[in-house]
Amino acid sequence: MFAKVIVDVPAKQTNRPFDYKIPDVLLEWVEVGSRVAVSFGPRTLQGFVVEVFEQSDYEASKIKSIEHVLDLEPPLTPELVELAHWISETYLCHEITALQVMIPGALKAKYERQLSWSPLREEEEALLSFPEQNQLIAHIKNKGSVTFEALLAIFPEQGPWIKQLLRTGFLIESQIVKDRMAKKKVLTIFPPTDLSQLASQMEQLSDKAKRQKEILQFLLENSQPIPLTELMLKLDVGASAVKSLADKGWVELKEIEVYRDPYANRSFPRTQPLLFTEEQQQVFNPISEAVRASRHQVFLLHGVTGSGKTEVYLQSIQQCLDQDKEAIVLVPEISLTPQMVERFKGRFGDKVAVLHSRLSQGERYDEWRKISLKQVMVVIGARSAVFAPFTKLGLIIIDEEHEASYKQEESPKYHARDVAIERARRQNASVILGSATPSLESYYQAIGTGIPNEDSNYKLLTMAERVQGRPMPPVHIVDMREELKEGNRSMFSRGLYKAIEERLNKKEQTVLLLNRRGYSTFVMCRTCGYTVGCPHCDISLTYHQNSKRLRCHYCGYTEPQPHECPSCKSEHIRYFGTGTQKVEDELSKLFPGIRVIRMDVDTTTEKGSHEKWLNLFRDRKADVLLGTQMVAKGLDFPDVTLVGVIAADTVLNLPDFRAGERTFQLLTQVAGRAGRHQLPGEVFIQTYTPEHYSIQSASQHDYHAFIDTELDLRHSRGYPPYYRLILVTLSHEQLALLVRTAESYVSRIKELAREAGIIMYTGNSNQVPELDIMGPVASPIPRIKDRYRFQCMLKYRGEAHISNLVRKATAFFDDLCRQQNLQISVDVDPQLLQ
DNA sequence: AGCACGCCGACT
DNA sequence: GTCGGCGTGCTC
Repeated sequence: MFAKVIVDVPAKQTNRPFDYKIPDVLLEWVEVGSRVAVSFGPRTLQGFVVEVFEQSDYEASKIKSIEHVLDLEPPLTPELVELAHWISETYLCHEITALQVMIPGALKAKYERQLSWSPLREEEEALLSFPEQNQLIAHIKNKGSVTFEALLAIFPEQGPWIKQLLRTGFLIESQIVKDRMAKKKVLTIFPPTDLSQLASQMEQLSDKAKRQKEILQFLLENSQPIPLTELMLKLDVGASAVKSLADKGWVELKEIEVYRDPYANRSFPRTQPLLFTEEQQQVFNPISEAVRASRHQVFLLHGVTGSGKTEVYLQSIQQCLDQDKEAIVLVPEISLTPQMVERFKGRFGDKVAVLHSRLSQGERYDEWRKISLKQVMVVIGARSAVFAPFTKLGLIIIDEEHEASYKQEESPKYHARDVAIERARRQNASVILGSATPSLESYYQAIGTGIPNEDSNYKLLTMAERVQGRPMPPVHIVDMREELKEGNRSMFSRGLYKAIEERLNKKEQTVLLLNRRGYSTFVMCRTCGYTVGCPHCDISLTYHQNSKRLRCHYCGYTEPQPHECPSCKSEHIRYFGTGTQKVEDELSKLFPGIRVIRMDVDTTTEKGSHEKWLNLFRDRKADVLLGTQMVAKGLDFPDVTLVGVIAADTVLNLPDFRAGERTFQLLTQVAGRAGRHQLPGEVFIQTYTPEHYSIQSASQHDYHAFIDTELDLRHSRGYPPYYRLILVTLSHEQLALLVRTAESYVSRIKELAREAGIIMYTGNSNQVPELDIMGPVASPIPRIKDRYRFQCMLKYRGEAHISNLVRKATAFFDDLCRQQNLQISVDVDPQLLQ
């Protein structure tokens, strides 16, 4: 038998399966989805088996054998292996990259090169008469095998000599593939199976052995195995007492594998299904019907904030479990809050695994293993949880489906929503896309006029009422130009100021949103107009108050705060633009004694800090929660009655055709945080463009008004959902070479399109164009980390043969990439246009 | 990605 | 005459 293996080399030339023989001893172990170690050229690599077959066409003498299998159970299912292939074709990435993203980081290969003394040339050893190297040889012989790095650490001078020994064959090099992570083991005490022995043994103990008696007594009463540390803590005994019992052979001391359970010390009160409202029942019925019939269907659940989508999810999952099928719930990373986890753990108990980026590598691996070993039926997690290795998938739920964070920005640049739909289609599973502000792509599909693609069938479900009929909070749009005219130069309008003051008096809480971290967004000299930029990126530096330094948000470069203009030496250097740090400062100046919690990337990097801040806020330890968009999502605090958006235009002014959509979504989401419980809420949106349709429709909670305008705009400008996009970004250190290459890249694509007979946009043609190529132009951020960036955008209708053009064109420049260190990055269905 | 093989400049 | 530069091609 043979296996086709995708090896762990993400390169164009190795992006295909290689044939290996399956040795007889491994026949039962090698399956599609197995992770194996194979010899590839001069080294040993990890690879994934994508096919098992009888006869290989490859020259028999050249076929090597699989060295070993790395897991007891294949980490991937055949279905996931196929899905990886689909991802590599759809998003134009190497197949190995798609396979790797499906397994937890703990299983990523770590390669170790081991050196050992060759037994083959023993008799020739006498010829080696270099006394100064005897120590080194003795060390290797003594250890058996050592890594090259470890050897160099002890004998730093002898690198060339080691090489010499390798070349002459006295040393042999072997490469081993290791996992990054070991399973966690805990020393555990096992009482004997026959407990009656313990009683008699207790008699034998001398009175001095009080501790040992206590332990035996405890084991008699609780006949379960117990971790050593736990026992020591419970009985306040030392390890020595246990040790002597083990030495006598009365109890057994063994290391057993345990799961790192991040929720170990928490209990989740079990909840029962709530009674549905009429609306909830109405949307639930078709979902339930599809799940029971194992029919693939995509439900777009458009429900206003607070309409009770989560309860619909929970009962749909229950429906799924009743059919003995599994369910995946995807939520955006930042709304994967303890509150969210609590609701799912509360309903389904230990049938739930949780995957999010704040878990340690080990914890994540253990949660993943619970899925793999079928110990759970439900997974809730961020983007990559879409790859949970389930085999009886019945339902995938994507909450806040419009969120841009479902798009992975590194290769493979997949969109979890689209992967979920594809996976569900192959498995006859259903999908629920839930949102208060559905993406235009999904909405367009759901109203039945979408780009015809495969046979996915969407159904629109609507929930327009908040549960218990709570009204949507009134939204005040504040025109900041008027404030300025009236002489208010502060960052708070008079309305918002008064509203905050009122909340402080009434002891209610406020959420403030500003989509910019740092203190000031740019630093400019008032004398000469010089702006301080990053020396490695074409972007202005942001001032950070606590470190008193300027920082680049793209490459992390920092420099000390300037006191004079670096260009003209004037002292009139000023800080412009407002970031969250500055708002925090300003709040404490305006409202002495105010308690503010600031949440942005700078305050939430530490593990568990996100949770910590939210708990503090929930426990009323602060009056104001101030943050970037992470405060807009999914929070539900009863005492929040005021929401303020400091500057609604920050997103609106981004050079992105989705700016209007993002603004509408952000404003609607954050407005939904106010007045979710008994107390009525109120929202202030500060803006310099109050007339903008995104802001207007958000303030009226009117999704349809927004989407009608936006769809028209997208149609006239040729953007999604009417056209699909592929963004190609080329980068290089030298601008001139980059410009030339980018231009020749675009010509190459045009040439390929002509050859394929694809109708291109020409401006005066009366044929409907299938493809339009824009650019090359400099990227919105023209330089990052000392590399210049140019991009071109392909807009197209219909199907994916366009991605073939890109594949071919990119392959054409492959040599240049290798020789000149040119980088070409392809983003299919991009969410960010930088 | 690595690594070897292979063809042209500055050195014992 | 060699040592070594990195261009080209291969890895089952």
